[in-house]
Amino acid sequence: MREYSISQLSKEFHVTTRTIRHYEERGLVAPTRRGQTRVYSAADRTRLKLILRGKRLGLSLEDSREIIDMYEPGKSNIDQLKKLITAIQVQRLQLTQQLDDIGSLLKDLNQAEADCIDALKSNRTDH
Amino acid sequence: MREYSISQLSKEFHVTTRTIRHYEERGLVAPTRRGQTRVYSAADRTRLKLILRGKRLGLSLEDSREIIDMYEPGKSNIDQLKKLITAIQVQRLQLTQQLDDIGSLLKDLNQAEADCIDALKSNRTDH
DNA sequence: CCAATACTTTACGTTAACGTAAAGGTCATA
DNA sequence: TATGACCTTTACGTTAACGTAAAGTATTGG
Repeated sequence: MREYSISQLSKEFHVTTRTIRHYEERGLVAPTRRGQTRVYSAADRTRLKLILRGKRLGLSLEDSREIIDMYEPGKSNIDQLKKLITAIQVQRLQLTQQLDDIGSLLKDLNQAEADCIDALKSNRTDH
Repeated sequence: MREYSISQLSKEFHVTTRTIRHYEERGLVAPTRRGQTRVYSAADRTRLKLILRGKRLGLSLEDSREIIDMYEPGKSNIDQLKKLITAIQVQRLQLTQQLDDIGSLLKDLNQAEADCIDALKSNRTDH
């Protein structure tokens, strides 16, 4: 079982140590300690990865925390599970919406790029 | 050419009028005026749509402003165009990254949901 | 005519997600 | 032994994206 220091992870994920500590303050990770020093497990590292992926998708830290907590076992209360399934479905709706959005944007970008290139070409022959 | 009031648009897009005015403060839309009152054109409405799509994708207003400005004609300076093409490519990279992220997350969600349903089932038969 | 409704501007408040600075502990190595 | 290279906590600062409240204007139906 590998271990990581805070600066190792900060380098790997291109975030500051402050950012990682901030995630801990908000309850998204809870590394163990060796004395005072934080020691991150592979699981902690995975959580970080998930948080950052969430960020790229525009999720708040709170959203990410909830999603990540889904994967934690032991909380298998029935109501909890049902709530969870609903949350998952909501999340999935949002994501498919995002997929649509990305599709549209990519199309727009392609068009814009083509227009740019055209403009450059005619500009070159004109002059 | 249709026209829209601020409250019409705010209802259509489910945002407050304050939000729309905020976009104007930040230079993302510039409706004409009838007296003091804002009058939005179809083009203004489209810009709003683009802004909100950008928001869903986690873009800042500044990012959205830049992207939207890409589609404005007349700014066809060569350096500008080249800068634009680069910007478009950067944006495209980010989007494909997001696509990957969404794929992963959807997979995770499917798994989590399946796990939940399993848990519910065994919980029902166990007991 | 007046009360409701929709519009305006001005301006201070709020929240999330960190940034940044200060002050200090611990360990290796030159 | 002292100088980096790490680590720590505490705490105030900053930016984006609005929220919210106050105070005023304009139109319109009862």
